[in-house]
Amino acid sequence: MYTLAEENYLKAIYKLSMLAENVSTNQIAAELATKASSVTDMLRKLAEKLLINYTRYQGVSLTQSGEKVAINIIRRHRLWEYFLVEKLHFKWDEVHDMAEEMEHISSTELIDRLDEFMGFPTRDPHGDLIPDSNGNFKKNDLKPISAVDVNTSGVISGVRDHSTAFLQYLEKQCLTIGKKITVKEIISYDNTVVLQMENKDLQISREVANNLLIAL
Amino acid sequence: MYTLAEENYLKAIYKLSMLAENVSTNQIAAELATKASSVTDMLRKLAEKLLINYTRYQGVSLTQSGEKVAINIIRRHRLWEYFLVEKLHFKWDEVHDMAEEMEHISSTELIDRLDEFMGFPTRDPHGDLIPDSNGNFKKNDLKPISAVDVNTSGVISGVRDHSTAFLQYLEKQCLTIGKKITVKEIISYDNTVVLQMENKDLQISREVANNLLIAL
DNA sequence: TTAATTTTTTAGACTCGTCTAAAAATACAA
DNA sequence: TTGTATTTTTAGACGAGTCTAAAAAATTAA
Ligand SMILES: [Mn+2]
Ligand SMILES: [Mn+2]
Ligand SMILES: [Mn+2]
Ligand SMILES: [Mn+2]
Repeated sequence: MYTLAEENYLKAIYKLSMLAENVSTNQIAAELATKASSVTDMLRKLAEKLLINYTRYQGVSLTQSGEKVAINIIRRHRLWEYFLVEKLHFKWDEVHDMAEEMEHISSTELIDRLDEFMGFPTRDPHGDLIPDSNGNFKKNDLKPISAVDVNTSGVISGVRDHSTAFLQYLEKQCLTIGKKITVKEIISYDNTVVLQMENKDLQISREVANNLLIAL
Repeated sequence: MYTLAEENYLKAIYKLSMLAENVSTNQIAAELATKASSVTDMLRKLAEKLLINYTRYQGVSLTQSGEKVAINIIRRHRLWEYFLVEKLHFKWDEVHDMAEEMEHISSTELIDRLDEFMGFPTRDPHGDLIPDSNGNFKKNDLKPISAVDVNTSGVISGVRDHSTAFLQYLEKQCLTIGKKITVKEIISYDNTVVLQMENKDLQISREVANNLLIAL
């Protein structure tokens, strides 16, 4: 239906749309590690196919049909990640790159059967919500630790950075999904956050606190 | 490692090598539904990369490293077909096209874990042998029904034609893998084969007999 | 063994997705 | 508000993979 490149652009635009209504050429170029000129070329094609709203120099947003395609790719990505962790016993920091390839397998029948085979999971190994086969999709209610007040408690439920380095760091600190934590203090000098965990206290940087999500 | 196109060419050459030592440009073009001129272009690239032995006008054969790549693709294809049938409950005539896409997922770690997850199956849903992770690969001992003598008995164990139409026909006639049959007669007029099955006799055409394999 | 036919290769062009370099539009600052 | 910096687009090129049309080589037939 859509080419590999088109799918990757739509997914990138969808992701960047979480942060701001309109997405800029440079943002997309950074996200896909390509050049702004390449992005402009692709934007014309996607606009032509009515997948994005695009006016020169004004940035882009997904149309309804573009969003539908993007959500579908995300569904596939997250279901494959779940499969890799739950069935093939990969670790949560190992699955992203494989899922980047697998998400482009086109059969919807396949992905629906996979969903059923795994018992219709609702979240992927990183805590991200998995859209259902109609593209329905609860909005995430999670907050970055950096956004909560001192003395707030919650359960670690997701991450914003999916890089191997970050996930391995979290694993090492036992900051994995399901762990209960309390924000004890925010050191004003550099915004280091002091967490109270079950059996220890732990300091994390502003950077880490920004990328680690909790359910209150 | 290799592009989609390169992998498909190597696989096609491997398949055609079963029939004859050297594979011709036109054979490859037919197999891949492309044009002879496109094939020639690709053959130069594959020869450049030492994946095939190629001299102009002489046809091609796989080098050892080309064969290794091809066998690996076949391993991936057959394991995914097994997964689709055994775990996701697709029918044997539904899985080929999906596997054509999935076979290009590159991670060997993934495919080895998938293999383990399924208990190291030795044959795919069509009776074809699945190479192990080292590319080791028993040669198929099966014979087309058209090649055995009258009064020979055997067990249906594989097919040569993987098309949906053929597989659905077999299903309908109960000519599925594991069924015991005896060749009762070959009608000389048009080489129709009369089979004795468990509870009935059945006539199949030369064409069908050619594409249906039995273990003696 | 020459001529006709078939197969294979070459020549040149096209699409897709990418790049660099330069021009145009926009945003920001003095 | 006028000039500078940044962002975005255009222009032109390239590699991968494909195509058509024509030339060259090999095969088959006369
Ligand atoms: Mn991921
Ligand atoms: Mn994920
Ligand atoms: Mn198949
Ligand atoms: Mn098969």
